[in-house]
Amino acid sequence: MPVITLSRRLLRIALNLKISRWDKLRKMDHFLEDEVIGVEHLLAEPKCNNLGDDVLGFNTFSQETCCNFEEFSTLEFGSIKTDCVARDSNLKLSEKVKEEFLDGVLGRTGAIVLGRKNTISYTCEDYLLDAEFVEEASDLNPMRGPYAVDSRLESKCTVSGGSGCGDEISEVAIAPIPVLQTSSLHSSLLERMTIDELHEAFRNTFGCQTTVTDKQWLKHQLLFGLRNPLVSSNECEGKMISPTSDQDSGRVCTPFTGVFNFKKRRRVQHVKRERHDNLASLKSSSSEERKAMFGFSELGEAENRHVASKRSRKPTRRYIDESLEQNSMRKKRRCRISNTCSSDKILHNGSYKQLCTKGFEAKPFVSREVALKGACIQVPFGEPVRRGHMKKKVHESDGFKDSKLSDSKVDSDMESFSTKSQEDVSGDDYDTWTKTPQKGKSRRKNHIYWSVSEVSKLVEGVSMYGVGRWTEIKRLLFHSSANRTSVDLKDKWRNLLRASCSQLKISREVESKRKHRSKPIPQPILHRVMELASIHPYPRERKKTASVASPLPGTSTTSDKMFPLSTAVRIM
DNA sequence: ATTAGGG
DNA sequence: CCCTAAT
Repeated sequence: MPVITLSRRLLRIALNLKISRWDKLRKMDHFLEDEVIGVEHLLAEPKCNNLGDDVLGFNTFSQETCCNFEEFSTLEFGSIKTDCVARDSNLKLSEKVKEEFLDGVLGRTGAIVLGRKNTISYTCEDYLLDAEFVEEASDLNPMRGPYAVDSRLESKCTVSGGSGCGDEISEVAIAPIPVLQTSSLHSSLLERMTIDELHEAFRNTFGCQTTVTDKQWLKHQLLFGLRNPLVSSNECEGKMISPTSDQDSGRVCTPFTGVFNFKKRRRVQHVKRERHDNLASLKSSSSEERKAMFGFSELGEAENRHVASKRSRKPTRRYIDESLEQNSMRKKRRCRISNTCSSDKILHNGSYKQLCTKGFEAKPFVSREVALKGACIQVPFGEPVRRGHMKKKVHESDGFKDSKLSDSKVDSDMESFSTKSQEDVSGDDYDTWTKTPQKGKSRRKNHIYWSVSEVSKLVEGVSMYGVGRWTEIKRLLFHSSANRTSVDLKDKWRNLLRASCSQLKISREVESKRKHRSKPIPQPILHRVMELASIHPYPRERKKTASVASPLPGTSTTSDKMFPLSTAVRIM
């Protein structure tokens, strides 16, 4: 469905300019800029089409693109109110609805008779969704009836924006605007304004005075300067005259004071960082809903950029959905190309940093973009990780920087190992990265080699907490390691067990050869692993180790030196 | 959410 | 390491 985007600011201006009978118009305004369609274009076709009582085809529109309520607007036309619940500052209307809307609203000359309230919902960036706002919105929800709004005119229409500069709320209460010739265009309206009026409008709009006396310039600024949200967003909040007073009825002002006399109010940002519940609800939402919510893939490039910029702040539900989609796509692809699937997971882990510092290009982004069919949605890397461990990884990612630090500390603690292994690990890791061809070869995740210190830590943890308490070990000994989840610990322990078995055997046979350079796990550790394996029976692995477990505790003299068995046993 | 286990 | 099932 063809989608147009329409700045609500622009819409507001347009409405106010062309419609004289809208007594009150309360809208939120995020001052978004990218999606502005020119005023001229909006005002170009002043038709008086069938408006009917089904105002502007909102219902149809709502059914087409409705999703959650994000913003709430109350339009009052004469004594008839129309409530608009909007989800974003961007109107995304189908062409048909746009025609109806614009033509109807803008071209209307007579009184619009609204038989009922109408709810407008339009697709938007979902990340703006805030539970609190939803609550408020529902509180203000016009479902209560078309005339319920009046009592609420004093209440603030608020919206919580997820973006920093976008969370300003502009309340526009259109004071009784003198009836204007509906046919008169905005330019003529502006033309008729005096310099003082223009100045006031300018001040009210931009929050600052101007000494320019050029009417053309002022006109231009008022009309088109609004397209720049920053200008208006920066206006001081206290300067504005609150238009929401009840004296509105008796107030007479110029059209533009009415139009531009809006107060802005900043609202605390309540958006929560993690929206797993949203994700859950999203998952449970119907496909049509999702399609409606996220079906605006046909956005213009400008909007995409805008979206991207906003996304840098916080992962959106849309993004999450996309990631889910991509996940499924990846799974599908896995059937065909089994090796290219997990390339996009890599960047989420600690080694990505290493990768970057090593001078790699950010290939994961590329792959992601490609996977998104050129959507080029750049996300603050770090999310979304694959399911499950996502939150933890995010949480730990901040501590990643310290990992080296604390690891080195641990190393110093465990002085017995003279393994300054972290650097080696980096090098090894880098080697593994370089080895893997970026093309289709799938490296699993990071595949960060386990350093000896890490292994020792793991062994220590196992000795302290026993086999199977991976979470404990992770929390207490690997807390600083962004990678190394508890699952990793478990896997590593399993591998250690295996390695200890085989390698001990081999080393027993060929003690002097030491051809296993690639496996730098020192013998003491392996011995210790065997000890612990015998002490803490690993559920299934024990069967294997049990047979090999015979040669262990007594035979390890070196292990006693490195790992006093007493400590291990003591725990047990 | 953790763990065990197969791959 | 990844994935899944089981708990």
